[in-house]
Amino acid sequence: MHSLTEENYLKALFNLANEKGEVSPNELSKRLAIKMPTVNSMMKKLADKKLVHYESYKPLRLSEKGKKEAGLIIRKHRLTEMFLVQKMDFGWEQVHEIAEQMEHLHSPQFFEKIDAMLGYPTIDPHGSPIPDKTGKIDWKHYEKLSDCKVGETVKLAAVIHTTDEFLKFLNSRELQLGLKIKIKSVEKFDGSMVIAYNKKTAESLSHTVSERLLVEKM
Amino acid sequence: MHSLTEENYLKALFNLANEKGEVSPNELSKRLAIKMPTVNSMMKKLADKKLVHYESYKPLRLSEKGKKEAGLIIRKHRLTEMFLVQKMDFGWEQVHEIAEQMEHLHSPQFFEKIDAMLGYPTIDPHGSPIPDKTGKIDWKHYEKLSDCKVGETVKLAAVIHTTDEFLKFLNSRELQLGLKIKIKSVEKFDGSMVIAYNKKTAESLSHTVSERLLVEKM
DNA sequence: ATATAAACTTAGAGTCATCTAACAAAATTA
DNA sequence: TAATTTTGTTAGATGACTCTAAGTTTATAT
Repeated sequence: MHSLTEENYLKALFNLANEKGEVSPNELSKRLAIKMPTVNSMMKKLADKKLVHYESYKPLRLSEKGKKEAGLIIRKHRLTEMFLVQKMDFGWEQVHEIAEQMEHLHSPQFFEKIDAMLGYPTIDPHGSPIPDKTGKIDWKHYEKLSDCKVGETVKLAAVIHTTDEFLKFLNSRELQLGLKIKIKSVEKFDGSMVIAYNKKTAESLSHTVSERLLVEKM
Repeated sequence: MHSLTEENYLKALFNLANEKGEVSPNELSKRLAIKMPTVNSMMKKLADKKLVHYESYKPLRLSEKGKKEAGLIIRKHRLTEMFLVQKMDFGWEQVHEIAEQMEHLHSPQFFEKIDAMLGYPTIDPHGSPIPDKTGKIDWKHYEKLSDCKVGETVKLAAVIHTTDEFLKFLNSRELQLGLKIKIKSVEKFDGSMVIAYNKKTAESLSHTVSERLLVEKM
């Protein structure tokens, strides 16, 4: 069994790899707010445990075993988030903190029960895929809204880099998953977009926002 | 904020004090399965934090602050147990392990939500009182079934020293909280009892069992 | 291509929670 | 009450995880 600390390293490695491809010790250090030498020695420890492939001055890579462990932790995190939103009536901006703690619970029965109560969901409240029981993720390749063209109609499928502020901003604009969005225009200068949805006919979104919204073409 | 380790010491002190009155380092050591010198130094640390009154060769006592902290942890434990039984359909023998982990979650909102969903319960699934938001317990003084006399009719109110085996045994005899029990006879020799409840007219209980069942007179 | 900056590693130290070994006090028993 | 056992304390070591300081390698910029 892995310590809470090790679990956090694995999860951070997994998430960084999915966001950026390769993971450097430096990025991992920043993500975890832990100094580089500490990260370094932990990488050697995880390498001893065959969870990480480590070579000096090379990017870090999770082993298959490491990916599975990390995937299972993220599975617990995302199942928990879904449970909190669907069964306990929390807002999608409230659940991350709690799930961050609950993902470390060791109780297969608990998470199986949650999974069943939710009807075996495949995405969490932010649209992120929930890894299966083997830790594998089904990577639907959504597009960024910022990559879509004027005139297209798309469905909001997921939200990435979800901070509390960002989610509250989305709430304030009534931007929810499943929403049908039409792209009215794109400003060349700064990449901002004007879109229509619900009863709104001309809402403006900055590029910073539109590249964090993942959509499905309709 | 206290470490997980400190929380476990506080909880153990609180429970032992309620079970036996005074708490010796030796008992605490056994309860936590941690060697005496370790317990000893932790007591000094908790004393520095004003959570425990510590004097060499004297029994250990929680300070008011320590009692409150401990009560709040036990509150989280018991609320969680109730939630697992009532809202997630776990058996009363399954919930201890999970609650043991969830009691360390730091999320007031989470436990307030649970509390509300349960309708602000005052007892957990085993009949133990749930401390209030200030950590205080309302000590109803139930009687042990083993202290009752032949002919009395009582209501099963709580179960103490609840191990997995014991709870499964109670399940197998259909002994549930709220049950009306009539005492038919008591065997002087070993203190065993014959009782009637539900459709059973002559079930025998050993003293070991009857002193772990708390009842209310009717 | 060399100098500088950034990233990475190594070495050594500190804290927390644990242990064992040895000693001291209190309780028990003869 | 004296001897023995049990309980409690002190001292010192260990492992996990963190840090800072200093040195090394790779990347960047002149």
